Amino acid sequence: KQAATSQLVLTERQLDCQPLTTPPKPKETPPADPWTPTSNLKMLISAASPEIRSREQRRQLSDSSSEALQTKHCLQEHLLGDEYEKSQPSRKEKSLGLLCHKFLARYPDYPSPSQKSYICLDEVTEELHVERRRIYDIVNVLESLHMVSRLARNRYVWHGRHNLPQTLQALKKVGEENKYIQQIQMIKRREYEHEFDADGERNEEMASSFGSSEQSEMSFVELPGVEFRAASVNGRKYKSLRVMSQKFVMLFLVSTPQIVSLEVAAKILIGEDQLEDLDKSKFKTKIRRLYDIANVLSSLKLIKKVHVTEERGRKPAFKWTGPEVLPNTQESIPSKEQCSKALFPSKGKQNFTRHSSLIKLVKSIENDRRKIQSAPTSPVKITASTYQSLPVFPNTIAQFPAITKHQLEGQSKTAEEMHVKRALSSPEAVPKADASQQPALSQPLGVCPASHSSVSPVILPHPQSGVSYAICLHPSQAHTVTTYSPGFMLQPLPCANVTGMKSNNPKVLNKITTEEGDAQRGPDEPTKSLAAEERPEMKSETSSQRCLKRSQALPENNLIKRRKSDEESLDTSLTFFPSGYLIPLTHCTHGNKAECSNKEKSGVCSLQHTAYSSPITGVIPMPASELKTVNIPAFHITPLNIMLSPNSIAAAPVLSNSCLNSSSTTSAPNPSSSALNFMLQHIGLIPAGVQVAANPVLQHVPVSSQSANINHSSGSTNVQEGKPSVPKEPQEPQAVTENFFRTPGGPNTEPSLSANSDGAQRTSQGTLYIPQRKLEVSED
DNA sequence: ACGTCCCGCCAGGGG
DNA sequence: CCCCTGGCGGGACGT
Repeated sequence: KQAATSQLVLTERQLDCQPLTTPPKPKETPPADPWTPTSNLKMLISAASPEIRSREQRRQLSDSSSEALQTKHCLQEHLLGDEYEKSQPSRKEKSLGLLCHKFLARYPDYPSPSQKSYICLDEVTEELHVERRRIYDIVNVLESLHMVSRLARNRYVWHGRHNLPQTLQALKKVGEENKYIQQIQMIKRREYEHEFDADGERNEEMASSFGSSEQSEMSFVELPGVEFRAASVNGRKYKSLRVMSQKFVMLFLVSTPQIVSLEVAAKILIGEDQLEDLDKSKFKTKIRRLYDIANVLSSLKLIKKVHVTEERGRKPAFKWTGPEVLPNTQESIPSKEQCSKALFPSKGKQNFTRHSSLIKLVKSIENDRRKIQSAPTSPVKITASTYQSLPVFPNTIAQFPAITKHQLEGQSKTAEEMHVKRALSSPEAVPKADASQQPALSQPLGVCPASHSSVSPVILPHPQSGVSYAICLHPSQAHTVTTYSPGFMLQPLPCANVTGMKSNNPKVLNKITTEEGDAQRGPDEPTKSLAAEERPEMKSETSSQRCLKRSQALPENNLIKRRKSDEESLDTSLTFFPSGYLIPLTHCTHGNKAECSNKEKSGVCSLQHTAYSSPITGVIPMPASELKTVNIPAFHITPLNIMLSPNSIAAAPVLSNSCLNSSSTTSAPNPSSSALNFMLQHIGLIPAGVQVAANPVLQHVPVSSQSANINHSSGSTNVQEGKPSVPKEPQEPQAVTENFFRTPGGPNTEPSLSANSDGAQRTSQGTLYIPQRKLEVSED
């Protein structure tokens, strides 16, 4: 064991030494030494563990601990004499997880909004004694959770866990929309089959696998005030880890026993990116990344490692130990007082809204609308499944206007912009009555015409949580290269024109829709839930409504000027959205001191609401550089519960004028709204049957889902917590059947008829029989 | 032998 | 052009 002594320092970074090999660890730790660096480290760490440390102390503690560590090392060295300093004890001490702990220890879980803490990579790497590369790993996943956001090179802002609830909620939502549950089922089924023999029919599986996988991705879920900064930087490819991280988390949030095996996760993630088959190496790499992610998630205590034992053997897996994500309800939303920083702060310079192209857009849209009015636009129910079944996404659908980069760039903003804004957000524009009478979720919904760009953002309200977000599509996986046209949302095409649409049997679609659970019911169904849900919604939304009104009453100018104070770093406003992002809008950010701390009435809130009502909200500026072709990952944009209120529509710049006058009535959607509906549905942005109407009430009753107890399962999946002794979570049965077939909506949804309880399960494709298997999950 | 995953090369791209 | 970012995967370490 001690052998290595000879090599050392020199060996360390010798180029001639096989560069491709991991440097052997200089082990010099005296085996017999009672005191081991490891143990010491562990103690320190445990001391600094999140559970124990309190916010304030945290910082100091960590510092002290790290220092102590240093000291120890020095000490050790001295004691050991001229031993090599790199006594770096075993690999474990260098683990990402540990490093992450140290990293996290430096910042409070819930930093006070007033004082932002910034993260300087250089400092961190230095203080933590790590290679920069490692920090990126950590930061990237933290970013995916919106716990940090990048400001600039070497610079990040620490948000702590404030955003976690919203993030998780959004992720869960997206996860549901992505039908991860089905995908998981599919994968498992595939495995099962695979068991029988060599990969016989595997291929067909893939193909038939309701397109579940592939094609969806590269979308990142974002929260409004949080990260735009990075957007410019991360315009594209360099998103992998972050996106992976989010998806990984989604898997947990969506699956019923919240346990996800690495294998499955890897497959899903791979599948999504490319339906390439199980490329061995690719799979391996994916797994590796997953470990990285898992390590930091573990450090965050969001998951913990467990083992799933199946027939096949033990498979590494992770169990969600983070907060339960409530399907909806207002709780998750930060207190009303905490108004988010304005989405579109002062720095309006590159404000997309200002762009003259917008105006053009509006005009053209109106024209189009006119043209379309006569066209048959009755909403056709289209669900994600529909799309998934479609081999190719119809080009026709998405045609956005091309706003050339050139256009985006230089232009005079100002008067024009102001006009637009006013027009869009002024009280007149939005019927007051509506605003006040439909307090519930009126999230702004804006469809951003994205030109040829790679990003086709769409801002969507999150029905349940009130968290709305936008989706930016990423071009990378576009099969069909499509182009957006300004009329995208507003100009529905006749059904006939839509490729493949007719081929689908409406009934089937409906059926599927129902099964989807969650948001996909027909319009008629939600009724009952409404009552239950309405109240809470109202409550939660009230303040915002107020603010909204207020803001509407206020001159826009103020909004824009106000917090110029926050450094530019706050200039989240117009930063470009990265491609492939999902951006929740409702979310309230903290961090802006002045903002609306506790005084709702101060009117400060109005600022925030600007975001809601501001025309800009719906528009996402695109970096010229990203202007490319747009692809619409149909699968990815699965149905979302989208409720639009007239206000919302009004808020969307693009939709503005044309929609304003018409959309006030809930009952009968006018041409424009129907058109909008059509488009949304068609694209899969909203579930079939859901109408983008003024009535925000179409919500589903939030049901607190206690995942655990679902023993009803049939199988013999066995989940074993490693620590057998103490069943920490009483509600969690030791043995839980892996519920492969849960309906997405979970408790939230009426169980589909055949979905639970027996072996016969339906997938969106039809009925599938999925054999049950025994699983055993054990903690490490 | 296998699960875990550190290490660091190196491409890309921002400044 | 430099250097920050971060994809990527060999192969070391742990068990």
